Amino acid sequence: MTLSPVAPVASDDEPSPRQIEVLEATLRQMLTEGQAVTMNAVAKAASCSKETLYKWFGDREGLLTATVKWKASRVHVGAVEPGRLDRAALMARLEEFARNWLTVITSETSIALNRIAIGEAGAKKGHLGAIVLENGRFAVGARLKPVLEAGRAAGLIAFDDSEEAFRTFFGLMARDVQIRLLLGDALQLPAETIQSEAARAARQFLALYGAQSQPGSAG
Amino acid sequence: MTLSPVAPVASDDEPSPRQIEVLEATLRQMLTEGQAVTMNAVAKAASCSKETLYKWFGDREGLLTATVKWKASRVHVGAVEPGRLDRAALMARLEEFARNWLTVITSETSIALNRIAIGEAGAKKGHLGAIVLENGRFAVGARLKPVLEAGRAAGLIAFDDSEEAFRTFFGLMARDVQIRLLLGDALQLPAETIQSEAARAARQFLALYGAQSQPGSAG
DNA sequence: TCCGAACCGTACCGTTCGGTACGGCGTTGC
DNA sequence: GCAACGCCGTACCGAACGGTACGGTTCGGA
Repeated sequence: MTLSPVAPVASDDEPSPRQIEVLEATLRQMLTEGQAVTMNAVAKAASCSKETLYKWFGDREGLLTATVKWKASRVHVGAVEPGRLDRAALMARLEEFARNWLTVITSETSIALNRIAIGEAGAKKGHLGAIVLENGRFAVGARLKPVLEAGRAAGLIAFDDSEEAFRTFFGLMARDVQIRLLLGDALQLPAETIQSEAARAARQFLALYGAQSQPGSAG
Repeated sequence: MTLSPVAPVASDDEPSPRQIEVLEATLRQMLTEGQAVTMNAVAKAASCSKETLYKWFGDREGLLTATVKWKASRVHVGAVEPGRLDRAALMARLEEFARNWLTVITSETSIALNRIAIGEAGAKKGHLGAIVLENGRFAVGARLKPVLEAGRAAGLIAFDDSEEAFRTFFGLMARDVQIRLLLGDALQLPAETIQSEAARAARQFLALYGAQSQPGSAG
């Protein structure tokens, strides 16, 4: 029988538990198979019929989009509310942010999602890239900016544009890590390394933007 | 007739002029079609037969590899020999490096090549990622290190590990630009912006590693 | 002038994969 | 009990694509 055409879940609804199982299976396929995620493989892995996949997600693009959306929306770099800040507290906040972000971008899941989104951006088909950016780069920016501005309000750091300041912090955090991982470099970042990298990024950022040293226009 | 099996050009030989035409056509396909580079499309665009493609490059993988190799090997961030350095000269060198690198990573060609290499890394098939890394990230690192070390020898900057210092400079140069472009963000970097970004990166690097300010262990 | 090598254009083959159709089964509501 | 529904499993279709075969053309060398 032909299943009735229902609005696919890809748009905005919360996926049902069963649908989440399917999304999880899709994500597992992404991790193991890369972009070679076939509908047959997902159906078999999720123990559901292809017809159900098409009913729920419209087409392959919809399934991928729903998976990325669902997973990316759960990529949270723990929010830290500014609170009362001294230099040590600000440093600790920055360090925690950097640690979380490095943990995210070095995870298998993040790498796979970014690869698929980049591949799709290359085929100029969809908007996966925008979704990943929105939930990654821009989400973390939006979360860190209040911290930066609180630090400025407390007279600890100085800058004109919090967006610009964040972008520099972004560069100090990630450096060449993300691009190397995406390109398949066997870069290992154990927890201790992530910790020391996070500390370095925070230290360097404060060295650049600390109110005592160069003025904000240095950035 | 069956063409005799000849060692494909993909290995190490210099491609012939005609072969370069084919590689150029392949690159054009990469720019316009993304990963959807089909052998038929390349053959038609290059006005050659598929049989010739297979004879010269073995298979699709070989054609892509040859194209990436050929193009990536021409991505040169102009080498600058250190010479005698004062602080202004060092700053100028760093700025030039950053300007060149930003120009490279914002180019359509670089974006397309990186996307294809990342896609291939996701499919864990080949070694395009390694080639791109070798001719991009690592090549520029190898070229900049002598400059950094000359700056250290001249007492202008201080660091323990030139690799680490370069990675920080790398982060200050690219920040979030490359990942945003790869993910399809419509980021525009006109020449003036690249210039000011390069100057900022050089200034910040010197602020971090300048011998007058924090010691090298800050990085 | 003849021969052979290189190459072009095209037809062809086998496979893969997105997408659809259909039969069957379990559950729910009347 | 039974009809309607949602879903699973599988078979199927058509298109696209990687790779091969083959005839025809050009060109250089003997």
